Amino acid sequence: MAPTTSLAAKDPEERRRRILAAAVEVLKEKGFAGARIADIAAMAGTSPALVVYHFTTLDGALAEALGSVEDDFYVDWERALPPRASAVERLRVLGELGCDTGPAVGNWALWMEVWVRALRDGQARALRRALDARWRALLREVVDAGVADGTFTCADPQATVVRLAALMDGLAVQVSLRDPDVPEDQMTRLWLESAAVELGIASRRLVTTRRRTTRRRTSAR
Amino acid sequence: MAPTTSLAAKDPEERRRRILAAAVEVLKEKGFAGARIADIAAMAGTSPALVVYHFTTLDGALAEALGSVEDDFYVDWERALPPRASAVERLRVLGELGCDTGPAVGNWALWMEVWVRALRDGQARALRRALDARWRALLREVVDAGVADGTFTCADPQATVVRLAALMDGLAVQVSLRDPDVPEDQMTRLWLESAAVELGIASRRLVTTRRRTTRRRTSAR
DNA sequence: CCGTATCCTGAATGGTTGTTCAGGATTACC
DNA sequence: GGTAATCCTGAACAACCATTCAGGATACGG
Repeated sequence: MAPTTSLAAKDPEERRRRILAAAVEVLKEKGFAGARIADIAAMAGTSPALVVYHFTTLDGALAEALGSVEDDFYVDWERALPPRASAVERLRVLGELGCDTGPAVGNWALWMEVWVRALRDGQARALRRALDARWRALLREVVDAGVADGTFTCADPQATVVRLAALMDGLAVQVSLRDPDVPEDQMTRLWLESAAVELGIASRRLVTTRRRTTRRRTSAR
Repeated sequence: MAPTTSLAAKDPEERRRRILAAAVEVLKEKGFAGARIADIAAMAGTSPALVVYHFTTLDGALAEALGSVEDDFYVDWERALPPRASAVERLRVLGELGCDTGPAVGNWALWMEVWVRALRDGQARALRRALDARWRALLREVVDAGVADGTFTCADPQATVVRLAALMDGLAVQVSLRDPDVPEDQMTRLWLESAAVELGIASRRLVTTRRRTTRRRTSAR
């Protein structure tokens, strides 16, 4: 719970951004239920009143924090997906991108929080809808490309995409909850194997056995 | 000769059970974050103080409520699974049992609440672990039986079971959140199709097209 | 410089809610 | 039928926290 930086930012804009980042951090650490104005202020190194000054309300701050997370996701996807690679390669990247559970109480945990909040809150539901739709569209694109050039075989792409997306959600739950049957480093393999079966290719073509040296991404999914 | 049940509502035991049931109901309606002692008392038709009298604390009441839900799950599984049916038939039953999302804000929503709580709370984590382990054991049993008698083909039963269980979790999220891409009545089909692929049988043997008129079960998963 | 708008803060304020408490009602047991 | 244990309740109590407020500091245009 250390403040992100002790250096005082004179620029109001910068200050606001820091509070927003602090809100995201608090959300990941304590969840919606446990997030307090005081926590955000402490994390950002300012007073609770300033949080309210900039966001008028706690819910407002949390909502905007979620929005910023959404943007980060998009940027991440954009950056990670090589546009001209083969369908197999892009599928592998999608798997690795989505299966990254992030550091400590990570991004997937935040995602789960959003699900539960979405049960009752319309805005959270909308956010999830948007991000999920975009994720599935990405997956669909890759599947269609692979089917078009003959590397994939898939009778019902719509169903396949839905299943693969849902499987990733489900696996993420197990990993986030430290399920001994689903160790973090197996998640990618499990998902890619399913993808291989769904798309009628040898899983050997997707699952690399090489030990991972990849840098951890800042955001998953 | 006054029967012990003559004063049902007055019987302390019965009263306690009602409060417990009310706690479960409130949990489903409002979630962990929104559950108040006053809500439980109102739902049970008593005073808040009585809730505390019986359970000493709100968290205690909610914890015991979860325990009772766990018991109900087990009873439900026991009742639904025909012990002497074929592996295919039992697999179908498992699919239908797990994919039942229950009425309104249903049982899967409660399950999702438990996941999020389990991120920080040890008891919730233990509960999930226990229920999940038992569910997977059930699935594993059926898979092994099918493999033994030659109806299923499965290279890695462990991985298959993990994937099928995770897929069910993931699909349940979509359905609980009313995702337009995953209508409730398609969940069972999607899951059974995946099971068919995983186990190397024709999905036609699992997925029945007959419209279901079956009575809704009281608990899913 | 000076005045004004913006930015920021510590100290109230007020509402919500878990929990305690003192005692009334009911039951169990002799 | 009387007494002690159990069950139950309304009315405080106290903690916690979002939000308000009055005013201090700071930037900024003129």
